[in-house]
Amino acid sequence: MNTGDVPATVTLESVNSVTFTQDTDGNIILHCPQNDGEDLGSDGTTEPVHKRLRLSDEDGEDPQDSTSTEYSVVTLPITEGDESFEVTMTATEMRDGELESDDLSETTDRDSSAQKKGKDVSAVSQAWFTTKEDKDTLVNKGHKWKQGMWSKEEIDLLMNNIERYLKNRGIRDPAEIIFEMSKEERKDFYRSIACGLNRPLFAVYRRVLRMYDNRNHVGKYTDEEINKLKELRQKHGNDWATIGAALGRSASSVKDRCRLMKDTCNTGKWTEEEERRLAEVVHELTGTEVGDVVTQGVSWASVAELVGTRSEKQCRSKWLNYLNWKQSGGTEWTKEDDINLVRRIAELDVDDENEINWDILSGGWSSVRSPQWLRSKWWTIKRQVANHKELPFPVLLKGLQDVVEAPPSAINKVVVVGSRSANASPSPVTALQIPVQIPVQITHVSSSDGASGTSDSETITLNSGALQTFELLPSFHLQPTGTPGTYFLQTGTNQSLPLTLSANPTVTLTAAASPSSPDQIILHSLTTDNENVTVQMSHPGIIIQTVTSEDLSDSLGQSELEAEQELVKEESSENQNNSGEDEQNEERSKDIHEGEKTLDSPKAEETVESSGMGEGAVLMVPSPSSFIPTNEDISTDSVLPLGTLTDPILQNQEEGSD
DNA sequence: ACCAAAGGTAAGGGTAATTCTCTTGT
DNA sequence: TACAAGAGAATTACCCTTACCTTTGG
Repeated sequence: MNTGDVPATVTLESVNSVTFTQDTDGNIILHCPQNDGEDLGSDGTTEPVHKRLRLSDEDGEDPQDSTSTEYSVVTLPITEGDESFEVTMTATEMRDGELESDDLSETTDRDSSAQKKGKDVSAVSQAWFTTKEDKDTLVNKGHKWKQGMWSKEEIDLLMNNIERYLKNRGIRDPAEIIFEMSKEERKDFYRSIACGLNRPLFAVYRRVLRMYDNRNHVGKYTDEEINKLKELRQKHGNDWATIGAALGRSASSVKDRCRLMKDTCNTGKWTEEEERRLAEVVHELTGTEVGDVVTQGVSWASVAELVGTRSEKQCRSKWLNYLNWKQSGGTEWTKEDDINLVRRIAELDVDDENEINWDILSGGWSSVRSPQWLRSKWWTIKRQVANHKELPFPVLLKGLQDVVEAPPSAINKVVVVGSRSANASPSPVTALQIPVQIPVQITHVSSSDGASGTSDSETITLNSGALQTFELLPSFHLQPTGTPGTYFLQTGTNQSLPLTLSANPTVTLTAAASPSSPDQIILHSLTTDNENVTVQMSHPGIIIQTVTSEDLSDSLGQSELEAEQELVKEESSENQNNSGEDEQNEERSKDIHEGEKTLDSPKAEETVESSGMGEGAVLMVPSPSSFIPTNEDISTDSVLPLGTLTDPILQNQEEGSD
């Protein structure tokens, strides 16, 4: 995050009434009345009245330990002469009597100071602990012990901790510490970065190793690799480190891959004989009888050994997802069960999905094949929501209740909170949207271009006045196409979309993919004399815009919208399509991993200058979060760094889901 | 030599996502 | 009969915990 070079901490004065909203990344957006921005725009533009705040909850998991909360607000100037700025808000929980301001960005030696103060340093995160007893002892003492999959918040915190550690020591690459330094040199590394995480050190250690091991996340094994792996296995046995090194894979990766290949393994459909043998073996090893529900305490390695023709994974999967249920007289799963599942989960009234006890939930439910299976069923339901990953659990759950309980005809249509468009075509994607506002600024620069996009056509109906739905797009750039006023919208995922800019008297950005593509994007903005600035992003059924304008529906003239729609159509026909799906996907997953690994991502708020944008409009998007690097085939010089917008929906669609 | 802590490995249970295959509808 | 779409089964890359081993430093 961009909290590094903060010159000073300032106090936020409230300006009349301010409103906070929170986006899906946990960033807080501050909205305040536009009454103090009169002389801000030197080039005749209006400063957006939204400031992005990052709420960094340092000890959020343990609120009972603190007695008060203090928020400090930090402003981050972006560039000289540019009035827009980013605001970083750090929430610091204070203990009794502690009034010392602890600004996250002003770290001198925060790691140690945090430790001295006893802040963030739970007993759990500061010891290696490897036994169950250790865990039980600490849990009994009231310590929090987190385990299971790491949440996004935890990963963010970990990354922040690492970044801070690096900054304090002037180290660029965490891999230096992890893989090159001696134990002595990195002495306090793991302790420091474990601060605030209620996980034992070894868990943090594992996680970090995996994250920065570039032999991890290599992807699917090729046939060649498999063959080589078999050879190496013969030669080196279970020396995974050696095998991995020879193969350019991590030790755990080759170990895991070997688990899947057994010389005697069958693939495909199970024969009746195999099923019979599996059941026999499971019951024998667990001391149970046919008809008993057995979902736990099975040694699958032993089972596989005895079954002979299947791997442990295959055995486990077959048993938990089918055979046990079949044998114990289970019934078929129905649509009503879908509804029931969502309902029952809602009744649990938990804040976090991890708190769901699937064993209990699946108890006495004849159509549930196993707790594990039920969980995967939940996943299937959940994934009907395109942006489920971005939604807070309660919101997702509420939305799912609506979706699941809706009449069949309503399903498979776009489900959008704050939706638009009476005539938007139904999409196969069910997308739940929570209203999120993002600060998007269009700075109107004098233009020599004539206005474009004037004609008539279909009508887009906007929801009147009320807050529209906001989504964040993947990081993107404007790339000049050679045609004056036309740019490519270049996303971080090798997606080029033609973009037309015109700036007089309004700014209109229009982008569209091929007519048939569901990825059609309309980027539309209208600005009139220092007044309202609106960026409107229309992905099927999705609108992105700032909420500067209170009278949105009034200011957006019908004709302008119509014109835009027409433009999109026209451009669509001459649209180019780039690389194939697979290639894109590969690139994408690479990006995702890069994003996870790269700490010092380019700052979003670089100055926008020259590079073909001298005329037209400048789109600026202050954003603190991860910046996905562009593709090599785009010259960086000609690319305008506009900032990072990540659109969960777009991402989901790009990922090819649903 | 001993001990404790830190660092590291192997095994194995598990998750999340993709790919394959079968079924159903047109 | 051919095809498409959807659902469910199978597969797999990766994740996490546990138990145990090794190294290091006092």
